[in-house]
Amino acid sequence: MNEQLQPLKKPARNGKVRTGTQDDIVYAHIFDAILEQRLAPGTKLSEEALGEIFGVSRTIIRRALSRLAHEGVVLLRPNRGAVVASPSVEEARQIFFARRLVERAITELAVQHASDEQLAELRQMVIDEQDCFARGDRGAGIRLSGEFHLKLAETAKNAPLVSFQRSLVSQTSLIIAQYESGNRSHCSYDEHNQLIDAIAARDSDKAVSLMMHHMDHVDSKLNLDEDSASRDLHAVFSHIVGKNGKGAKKR
Amino acid sequence: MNEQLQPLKKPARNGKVRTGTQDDIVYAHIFDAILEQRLAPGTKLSEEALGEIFGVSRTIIRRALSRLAHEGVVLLRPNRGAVVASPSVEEARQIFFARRLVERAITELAVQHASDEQLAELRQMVIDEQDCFARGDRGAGIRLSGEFHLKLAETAKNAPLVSFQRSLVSQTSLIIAQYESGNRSHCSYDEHNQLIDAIAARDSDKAVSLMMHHMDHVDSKLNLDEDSASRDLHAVFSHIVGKNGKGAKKR
DNA sequence: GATTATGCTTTTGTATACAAGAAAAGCAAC
DNA sequence: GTTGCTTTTCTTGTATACAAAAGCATAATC
Repeated sequence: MNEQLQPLKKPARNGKVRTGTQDDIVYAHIFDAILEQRLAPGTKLSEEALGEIFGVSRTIIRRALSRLAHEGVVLLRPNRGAVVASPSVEEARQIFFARRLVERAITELAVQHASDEQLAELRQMVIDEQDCFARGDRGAGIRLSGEFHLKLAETAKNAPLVSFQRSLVSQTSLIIAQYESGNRSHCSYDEHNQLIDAIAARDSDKAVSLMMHHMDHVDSKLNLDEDSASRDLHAVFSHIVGKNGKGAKKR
Repeated sequence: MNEQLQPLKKPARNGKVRTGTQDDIVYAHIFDAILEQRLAPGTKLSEEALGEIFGVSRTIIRRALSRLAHEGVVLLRPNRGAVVASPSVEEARQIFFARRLVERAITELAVQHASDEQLAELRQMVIDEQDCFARGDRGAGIRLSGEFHLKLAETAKNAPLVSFQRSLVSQTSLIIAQYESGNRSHCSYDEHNQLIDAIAARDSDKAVSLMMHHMDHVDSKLNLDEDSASRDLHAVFSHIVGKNGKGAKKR
């Protein structure tokens, strides 16, 4: 694990500098590393090691891990430490179900409440996102795509929904990073643009319809059906290590 | 602040003993105290004081407060400590909106997935709840009523929804404790029973309809319209302390 | 007399030391 | 050679000490 950060803080993000206190920084770095798959699912996150890397005490690391655990991208096992979460297919399904629910509500509220400035910001985010994929920075692209949905949630003016959406988006990003069939780049930014148009036109039905199709699209890009089963088994057996599995179906 | 607990642990709850580690205990006690209004909204929650009361270090208290903050029953102000949350009318509206959304989905899923054992457990919970109100233990009743909805959520077999529901229920309980017009006791347990019946009969439409009416009922018992404005002002002015407010109402 | 400046106290933020629990390694017995 | 147990080591859990920030009161000046 190289990429040692300078002893103290380094709050940069791709475009803009990210302000924040120490544990925000640590949180963000670990979060990004997970989404960009520099930290593979199942990787142990030792408090001491992370503390050394970031030049902070375990106290800070612990808080960051706790936050990450709450958002579901890290699994916190009592007395056993933290590992990068590896959502199972079933968990992924549950998350997608919840997301459809929330995205529908958010879209309807966005049509009612989104201001012109907010829509402009959203358009800018789509441009940034497009940029990332053009540059081939898949991890950042996935993250920005998630941030788009989070920003959209903010226009809905419902704090609990935003908070829930944050956790859903984080977990979705992790799932995408984990399960997406790597055949081609995202084209989601186009769908994002159409969505903004419908919201700007205050066309609720169309916006909701686009959003649902967008969800279908994201969903369909994942191998949650059969191929993933092997992944699942792998995840399961990666802990039990040396058990005998007659006829193990390695895809 | 009397009601000192014995130096170490005291994990009891009304009926059954509550198992758990130290910070679960602290969490639960503070949570209960808030719901039962032994801690009024806006009350400062000093880490050291709580640590002394519960006989644990600030580390534990801090974790418990962090959890409570995440569920929205405590407000964590950087460098200023924690206070008991006092949701504004607007926040209450947002929470109720989100709850309707989630409860509808949960009810539909419960009709599909709830097992007979789970339904039996739910019936038992309604009995316990009824008991509390019969005994005049309003705080415990509100809490049990919330736990009913949480248990119902668990039958939906969707972990993210359960987690969101937990936070929504906590906040709803706080709102009820704060805003409910105290004219009469809850009769919600009856509605809870009818709901279980509809779910047991696998009648989705009826179950959802009952749930929505139940939400309307809970909603209508609150003074979220005019009376609450004064409460709101109180909350607002409690922070600005020493500003010139002609006719400053210093209790 | 009011207002601002300044130090004093209280409370939170962070680091670290110590204790306890879990994984791992080594050893012994079968 | 394998299996079960013991000891060792490493990691997490908890408490506490210290640093920094905010609140409060006093005092000085306009």
